[in-house]
Amino acid sequence: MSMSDKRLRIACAECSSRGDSFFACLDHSELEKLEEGKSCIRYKKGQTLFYEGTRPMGIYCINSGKVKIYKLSSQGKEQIIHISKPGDFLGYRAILSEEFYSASATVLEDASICFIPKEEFQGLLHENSQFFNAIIKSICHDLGVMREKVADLAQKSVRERLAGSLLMLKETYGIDGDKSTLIDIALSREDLANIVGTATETVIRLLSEFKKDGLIELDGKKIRVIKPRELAKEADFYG
Amino acid sequence: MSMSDKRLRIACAECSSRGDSFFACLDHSELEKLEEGKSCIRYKKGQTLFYEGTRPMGIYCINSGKVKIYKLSSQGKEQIIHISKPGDFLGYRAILSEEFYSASATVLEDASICFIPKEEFQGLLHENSQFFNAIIKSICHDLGVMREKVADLAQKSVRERLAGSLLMLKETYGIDGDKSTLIDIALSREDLANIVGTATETVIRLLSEFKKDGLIELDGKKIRVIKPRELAKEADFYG
DNA sequence: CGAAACCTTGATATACTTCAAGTTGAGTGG
DNA sequence: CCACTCAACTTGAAGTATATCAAGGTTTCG
Repeated sequence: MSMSDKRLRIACAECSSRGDSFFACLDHSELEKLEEGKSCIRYKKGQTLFYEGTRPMGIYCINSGKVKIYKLSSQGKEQIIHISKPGDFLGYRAILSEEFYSASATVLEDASICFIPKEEFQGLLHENSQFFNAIIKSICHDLGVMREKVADLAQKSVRERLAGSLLMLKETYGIDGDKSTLIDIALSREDLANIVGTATETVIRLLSEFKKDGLIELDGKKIRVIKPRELAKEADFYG
Repeated sequence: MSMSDKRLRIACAECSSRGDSFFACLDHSELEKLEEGKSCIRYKKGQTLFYEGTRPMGIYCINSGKVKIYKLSSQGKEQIIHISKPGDFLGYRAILSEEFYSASATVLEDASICFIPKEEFQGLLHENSQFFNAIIKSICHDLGVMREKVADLAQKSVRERLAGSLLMLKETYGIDGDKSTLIDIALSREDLANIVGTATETVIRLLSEFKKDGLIELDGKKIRVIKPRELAKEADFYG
């Protein structure tokens, strides 16, 4: 597939994900101006948007698909920090702190993603304080979320963390069905282990325990949550 | 000791910690205006500035002393997120994200700390963009630091994390001496365990191993780093 | 000086990792 | 469409880092 095949024309003004994004507060002229420097590309599963330690050149805005943000250890083991979905922005942290990327980003599910050059992004920050404030607020919120994650990793068992991660995934990617909620995201057991911070085998064993106890159902790779309340108990401390 | 005994008059303009702080970029009139709403109090070791889950009323600026920022698990176990020193600001994350405090803050070493009401802080943010940018940059940097911490907790052994924490403490609180660097901060073994994310006994055992291997010296509670390079090897992966 | 908090060491328990081997599933080309 | 292949998944067995429990020693401080 040639480069031109992957190129897309996605106008922010018509983007179905814009309402959920930082761009929700942009006016018509701001949206039009964005189109100039913007480029949109279709990515296949497994493709990497950027690597930890490299210089950020702009921000990425997810139109469709899902992207994992992760750090690699010196052993090559992956720790997934976050999973981004349509409407999410990537890469602004590094631009605002004037640092290199602190994590890598790889596509989990085929995606359409727009790239906005650094200069345009910074211009918008200056011109639209509502946009700026939304970004700031989100970063400060994320910092709180990361503190929570640090405490969980230090204090909770793998079992508790897996239960917690399943509930988190259910909140974000859940599709309610009859008597159960499907976690609709293409995660391998290894990915799930890299979210929880454990070994793949451990995830598999614990999932089958949760299944045995009737908390979840396993539908191939996909997971259905049957008893979220019970799962929440598992996620807490020896509750 | 009555309240009035603890009250202090510390002018930001004369504060020895200002040069290292976000207030370094404030001009004379901005500093004068700050004095109005400001209040400065002397805190003893063990006193708590604010609790996780409560509403932030303003920001704290450390003139002298040290403060631990931590989260408590449902079991009451503490995870120390950060240790703040003179010149550091506390509490602005929660104000910017319009959330409750995500962690608690307790004094580790007797401290003089100024409180600046939320409104004055927000006023400054609007008036002085250099100040605002410094805050934003710091928060974005911290987010990167927390990601690193998450990856370390998920991927490194306790031994590696302890070595890493000792080096981090050495960087921030180290006083170079002849052939060794003293980590000059009043940390109990339990505090150190709560930084590393492990049990107190494990810290003690690992410290005595590091001592046996000549990497550190134990001077009562105080720790001296003798071989930082070797310690850095321990901090990395099975290196 | 005495009590309390902190530190240290030892013994035991276990959650989790790692290694190994077998099974299933998805994608590809003949 | 089937067979081949590689990756992903699963289960088992064994090893280990670390937590937990217990008890004695030491420092700190009112």
